[in-house]
Amino acid sequence: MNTSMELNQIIDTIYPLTTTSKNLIKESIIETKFPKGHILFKAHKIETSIYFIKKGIARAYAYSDDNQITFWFGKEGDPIVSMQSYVNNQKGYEDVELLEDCELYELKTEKLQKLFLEDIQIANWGRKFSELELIKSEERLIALQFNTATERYLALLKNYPSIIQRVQLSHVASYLGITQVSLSRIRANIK
Amino acid sequence: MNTSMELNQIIDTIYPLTTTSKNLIKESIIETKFPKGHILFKAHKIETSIYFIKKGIARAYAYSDDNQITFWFGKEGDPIVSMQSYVNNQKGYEDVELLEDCELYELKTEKLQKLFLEDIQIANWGRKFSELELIKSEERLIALQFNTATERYLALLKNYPSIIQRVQLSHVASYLGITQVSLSRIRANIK
DNA sequence: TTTCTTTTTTATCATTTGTTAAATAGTTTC
DNA sequence: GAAACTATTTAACAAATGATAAAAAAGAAA
Repeated sequence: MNTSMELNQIIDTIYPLTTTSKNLIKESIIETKFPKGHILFKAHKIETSIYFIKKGIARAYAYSDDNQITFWFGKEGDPIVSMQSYVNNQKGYEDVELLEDCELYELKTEKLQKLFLEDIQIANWGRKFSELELIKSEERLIALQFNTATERYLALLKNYPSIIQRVQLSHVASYLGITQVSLSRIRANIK
Repeated sequence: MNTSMELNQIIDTIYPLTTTSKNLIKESIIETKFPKGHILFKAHKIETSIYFIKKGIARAYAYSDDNQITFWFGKEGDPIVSMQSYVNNQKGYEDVELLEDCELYELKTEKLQKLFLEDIQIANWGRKFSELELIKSEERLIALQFNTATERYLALLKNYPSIIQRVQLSHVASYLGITQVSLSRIRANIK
């Protein structure tokens, strides 16, 4: 269960590359491990790496007044990126916390940016990477705007059952855009 | 007021290109005009072009039961893209309607895809294009999840006053994720 | 096990938003 | 300008969600 995700598969799933180009990316990647609870990204800081999750799960959250609101979950195979840092080299507004002991692939943004300018295949790999993230972001946006909280919960249950099994409901609630009390009520009404 | 946006500026704002690469893009672009009310994109259809707005505004909407929900507005300088078509060559779920008489720059997706594979600068331009769209999408997502309807209305008023001046409030309401009646109440409470 | 701590649920009441219908305001057409 | 049509606001009540507090359940530590 929750099998780990190999680097080759992660890279190829985004955009298939020739061996040469793939090796250029792989040479820039190192494996790291962090324990549950580790804060991988700090808000109001320019992050210099992006990661891919080999094993484990993580969440991104920001503060609204005093309470944390989770707006992203990542699991095996997913990228962890502070978009403001990655795209604009600016400070992000989110913390990223590891919710389990994690094994990660780390890639320095600066190295990747250099590869983008040198290798057209890698430039297209980077293009595809953002396009796929964009599709995911749009889907979440539509779900938030079109569906009720109950519908969003049921969709999460169906599409990402592992999240609900592995993550605190308080995080799930804020991810769904509701309070934990409201999520409890929804869960009670469904059974 | 609402001055038109020139092609050079639109292209350069995304990612500065050499004259040669820019000309390759420009050679693939044609100008078109459509009247107010024209449906530029049809839902459940693979779109073969992307557009940039030279002059005018547009909205993207989809149906939830019987009612249209607007989830995107575009104005001078903005791109009009059916992401599912552009990224995955699949059918989209949205209609795009022109809300004013519009002048558009049209770019065939197929031509652009070819350029991505031939010109590394254009590949990086395409990468940057998606990255910038991704940042916008994330910002909207955060706004929907973190802010109340009133806050979202005030933010729209501040950041995109032209939208509220030029667009029906029923479209603005669904864009904000609320009913038109609710938006009316919010407007009444603010004054 | 027992205790302590954290997470989740339940209960109560306040606030916000939805729904439906009617009234008002604004546009267009003749 | 009057009539017809469309867009926006207001009103009244229903439903959903928020806030706070307390109880119950689940997990972690001694």
